[in-house]
Amino acid sequence: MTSESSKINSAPGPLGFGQHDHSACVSDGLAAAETRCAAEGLRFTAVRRKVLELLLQNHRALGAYAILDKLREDGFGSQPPVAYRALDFLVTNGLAHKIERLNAFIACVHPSHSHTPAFMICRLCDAVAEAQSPTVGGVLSDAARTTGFRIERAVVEAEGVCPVCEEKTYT
Amino acid sequence: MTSESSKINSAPGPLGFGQHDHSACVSDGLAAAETRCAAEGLRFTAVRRKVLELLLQNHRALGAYAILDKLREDGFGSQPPVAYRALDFLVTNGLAHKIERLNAFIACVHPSHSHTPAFMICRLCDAVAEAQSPTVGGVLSDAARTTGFRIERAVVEAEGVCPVCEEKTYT
DNA sequence: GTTTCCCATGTGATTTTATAACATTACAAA
DNA sequence: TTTGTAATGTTATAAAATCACATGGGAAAC
Repeated sequence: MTSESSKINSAPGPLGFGQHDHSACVSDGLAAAETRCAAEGLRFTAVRRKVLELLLQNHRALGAYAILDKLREDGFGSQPPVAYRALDFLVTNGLAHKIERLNAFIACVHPSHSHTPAFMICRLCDAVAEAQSPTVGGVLSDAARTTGFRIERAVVEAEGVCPVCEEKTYT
Repeated sequence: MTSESSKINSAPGPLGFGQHDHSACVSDGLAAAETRCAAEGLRFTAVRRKVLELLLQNHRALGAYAILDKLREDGFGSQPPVAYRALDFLVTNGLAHKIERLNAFIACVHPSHSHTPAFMICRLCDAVAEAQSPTVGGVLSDAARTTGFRIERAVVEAEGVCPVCEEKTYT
């Protein structure tokens, strides 16, 4: 609603480290998840929906306990398993990813197809961008084949400095 | 209490999932570290040496507390910071890696040159093999360049089933 | 050779992250 | 409606990591 053109500077957080029209992210993301779950017979329950919404709103990695706090405020259960179970559902079904480096979670940018996610994590502000890593899987497959290892999933986590923080450093 | 409990703790374990002459690993690894530290003016102290030795002996990811248990047995300090500090030193100086997926640490297979490590982690037995990932860095660099992100280091963690466990599954 | 400083180590306490175990509730299908 | 299964809620605890501060040891300055 109020799709007042480009509220581009409200700083909801980075997606690909660039400013973007954030207003549609949440609703689009939720709608996509809804569709996916319906199609696959998954139960997109209230808690799960709420957690995904929180992740989409933030566009950055959130810790389980940060999420739990918000859930509590909204009248959901207030104990860790509540958050962890919802997160587990989202991760298992490709709607979110866990950033191991941060022990935190982030909504998937393109949940529609399975992929090997690659993250760029800013060590200064903890912003996270998800990149496509089309060939990484291939490269790894080669290594795996020679050793007889069967890869089921893989993640790439790169640590460095995002453009925003880089800018700040020099000004 | 002090656990011999963890499954991560037993057996010499795999390197590249294959059998190999394990006897030289520890001494060679320690010698290499010794040389490196001397060359760079780093202090390769008793605790640090011991921790690297433990990692080399096991050839698999060890948790900080498993390491701490062994340190205690050997008369070193018995509080978590003792282990974490030594591990931090080893990781910072490229002598070991942290496997984020497992919250555990493993000796680096080729500490001589900087690299983007790629790990294959067996979800059944927690064995870990370190692969070379020469091109992964390149692939990521492309993605990074387009977004203006400056990568300082990156890791690849693949989860799956190692040949040994694969074998067991079918027999 | 002693002093000085810095780095490393030792220790207790605490914080943060995650799971175990079990009771209760909601839901869909028989 | 019954029944089985999946999801939720809650208590408790485990596992991983860090904080804060005291102590010690070695290299270099004096």
